[in-house]
Amino acid sequence: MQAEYPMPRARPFKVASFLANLPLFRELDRNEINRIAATTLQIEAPRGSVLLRRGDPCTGIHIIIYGQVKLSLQAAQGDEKVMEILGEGQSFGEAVMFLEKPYLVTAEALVDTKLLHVARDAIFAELDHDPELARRLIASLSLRVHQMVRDLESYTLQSGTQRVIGYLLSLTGDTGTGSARLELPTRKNIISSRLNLTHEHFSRILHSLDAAGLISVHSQQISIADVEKLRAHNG
Amino acid sequence: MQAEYPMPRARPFKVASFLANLPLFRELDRNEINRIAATTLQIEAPRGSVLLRRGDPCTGIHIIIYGQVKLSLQAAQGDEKVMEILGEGQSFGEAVMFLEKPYLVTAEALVDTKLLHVARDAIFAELDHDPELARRLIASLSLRVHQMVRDLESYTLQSGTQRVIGYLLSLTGDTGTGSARLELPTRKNIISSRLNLTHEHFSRILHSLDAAGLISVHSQQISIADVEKLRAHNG
DNA sequence: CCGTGATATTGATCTGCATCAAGCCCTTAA
DNA sequence: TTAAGGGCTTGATGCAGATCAATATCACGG
Repeated sequence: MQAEYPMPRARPFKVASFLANLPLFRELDRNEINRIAATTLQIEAPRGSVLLRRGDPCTGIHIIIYGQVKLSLQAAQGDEKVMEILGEGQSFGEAVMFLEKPYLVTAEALVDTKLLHVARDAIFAELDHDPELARRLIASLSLRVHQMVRDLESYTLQSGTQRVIGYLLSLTGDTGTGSARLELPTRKNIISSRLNLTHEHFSRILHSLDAAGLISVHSQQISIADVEKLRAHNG
Repeated sequence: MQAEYPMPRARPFKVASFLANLPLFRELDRNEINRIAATTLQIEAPRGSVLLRRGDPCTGIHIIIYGQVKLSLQAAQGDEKVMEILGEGQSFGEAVMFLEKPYLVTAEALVDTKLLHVARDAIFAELDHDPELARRLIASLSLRVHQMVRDLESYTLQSGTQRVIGYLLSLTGDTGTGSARLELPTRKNIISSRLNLTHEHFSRILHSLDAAGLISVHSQQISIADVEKLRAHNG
């Protein structure tokens, strides 16, 4: 079924300036931004609410103003596979919007979240006469393809431990040597599903890396003693 | 204007008309097609030759005129994971071309193959003043994202047997009931890797489906007794 | 016609990860 | 303060699919 949107509290000025700072819309001129902003809805999604489900038609793209959203695939008996954990400034729904196909994923707010919904029609209208917007869309879709290839690679030819290490390193920004400190973006069972592991297995991996002296775990806080050594670790 | 081509057997008229019939370029006018065709290279790739490797820079997109190309990810000790098996009229490289990043995949001709290489610059140039081309590119990237989500879904929440069944059904075009007959597009060990299975396991699955009376296998030829029953089969 | 090397099948065994089952440790709310 | 429930850890056991190994089968050049 469709998510029910609360009444949008119209604040066009804020919407327009938020949109104007997104990578997707950054190069648009004032008029274009205003036209797009005019059709934009603000959505309040309390923690745990479902924004959309597999099978729903796509009416536009969603952009997170603040909060956190989980995109997941639903399996037979209630269990799920988390595809992506999205945060502030990130968007979803671009690909399905252009295909006129229903969503494959379910989107759920992991914490109280506020989003914008930019209507399909508004984007299609601007697309006709703005090659820059087209390029931005192409770039964003290309990036998504690229990231999915990398994900696929890690699922198919890395072990669970390697995926966890890769994920921890990606949270540090993947740069640098020496030590690092990071915080898991959400509950461990969400992250384990994102990494295609059971939460039990994820827990064991974290503890074995801890036992090996490579990291130390305190609830959501993880510190990496030696980034290089962790990156080199196999098994 | 369409005089110099590196390949001795260049036949520009054919290139232009081939391009004009691809989904990506179908709506372009004569001049656009000719400008693009002018920068296009024809490539002969004998069976087994590698077109590009992970790490190579991307200079444009490749389109298969005839033949078959395998896109794969390379693992540590020589083993690989086949991502895609492409045939006539299909293309690859769009996403990386827009990202200015090196390829993640390796492309190898599975049989003697002929391709076109359309230069980056030619596409970028047309993009600026042709919103229709932009839309086509967006649609093609969106489709790729969509397909990758479906693949990811099958890898993460289906069993090997279910993946094989899904693959066989997809080869029939997924339509209809009753019986069907199909031919595997290439060697079984390539297909098994595409389905994320060892060739041993793939062989066993095929034979267990055969033993269950759902299909019969003769080398590359497979016939499905009852499409409905196969689709319903689990385990 | 045979030999050599890819491709396939089949069997035996192994293992990474899942599943099932407690118990623990935090919250949040009464 | 306690109770209750969600998240996390830890242990015991199970299984889908990988790995290793031994033939078969086929394609092709000489």
